[in-house]
Amino acid sequence: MMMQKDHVSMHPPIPAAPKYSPLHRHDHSSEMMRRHCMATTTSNIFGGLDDSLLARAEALAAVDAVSVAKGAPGLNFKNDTGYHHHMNGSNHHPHLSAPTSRSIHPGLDHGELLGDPMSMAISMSNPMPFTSIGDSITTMAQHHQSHVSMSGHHHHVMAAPHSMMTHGMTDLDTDPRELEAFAEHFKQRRIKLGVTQCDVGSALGNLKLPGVGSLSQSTICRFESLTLSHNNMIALKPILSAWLEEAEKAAKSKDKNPDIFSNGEKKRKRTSIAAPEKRSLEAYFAVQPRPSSEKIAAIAEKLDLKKNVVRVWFCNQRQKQKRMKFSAQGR
DNA sequence: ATGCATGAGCC
DNA sequence: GCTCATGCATA
Repeated sequence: MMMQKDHVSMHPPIPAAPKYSPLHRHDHSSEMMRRHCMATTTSNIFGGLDDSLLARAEALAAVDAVSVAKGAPGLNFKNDTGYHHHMNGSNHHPHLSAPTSRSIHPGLDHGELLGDPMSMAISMSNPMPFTSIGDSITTMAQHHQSHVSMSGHHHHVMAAPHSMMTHGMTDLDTDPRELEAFAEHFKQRRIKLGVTQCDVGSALGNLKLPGVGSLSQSTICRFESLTLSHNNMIALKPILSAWLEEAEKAAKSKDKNPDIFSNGEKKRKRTSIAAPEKRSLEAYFAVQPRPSSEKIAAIAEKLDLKKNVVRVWFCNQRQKQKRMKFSAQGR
């Protein structure tokens, strides 16, 4: 039954791609160097990739790899144990994606996203101990074309490069400590305002900020929990900060609560890698975070997973390592 | 809250 | 094919 996706099985459901300007994605060259290979035995192990060696790597999973690869912050990082099925083959529908969950904001203004008026009362005061944003966001978005999207497709908010320092943003804005403080503040205010992460994501599209579109609940959640890359955090901060200002403002004057959610679409299935396989992957990752295509293929076969699933797993694992909470930048 | 995935841009 | 931002689906 054909193992679908060979990298691109799903085509963009929406034709009109927002596309963002050719802005530099910040030089990650140094970051890449930052991560050294801890595998001296790598070549040996993966050179032959024979059973004994693989077994050895897998054995390591029980100890080393696990601690290396796991990540969730103060949260529980359940390894999907007990969720063993591999639905690798027949999932994924060429479906569509977005017009659904995001369609909750036809043309609403602020206020509409704010939950109950009661909780809003307590939201008045906002000392705003965090560095300015109102203008820095504009500057950033316009001068650096830091695009955050449009709905429907991929929206990337690029972290403003160095030049941002000359536009009102100080190095304080990029300070992990400051980001953490803001993230926490943001979350607290959001909750007090009775707004969900999903609401915030949708609301961003109504802010009419140049190049700023909606974001998903996932992203808002990750921002609040600092599980985004440092650069991503920096890029989103001014945007979310701007939203928060609007929300606080709106909370004082209006109060509405229309909730028009309607849906009916095809759902795609999510591949789930069983715990045993995951352990092996973690073991491999510990010795070689960037296996070659050949290695990936070998590992995939060994674990009876589709090659692409393994490749993506490694990609995601690498990204995971770079997230704020896990990279020394956190504090 | 987080795992697996897509897609743009880059090499 | 990778990185990076981001999202859908699901635990």
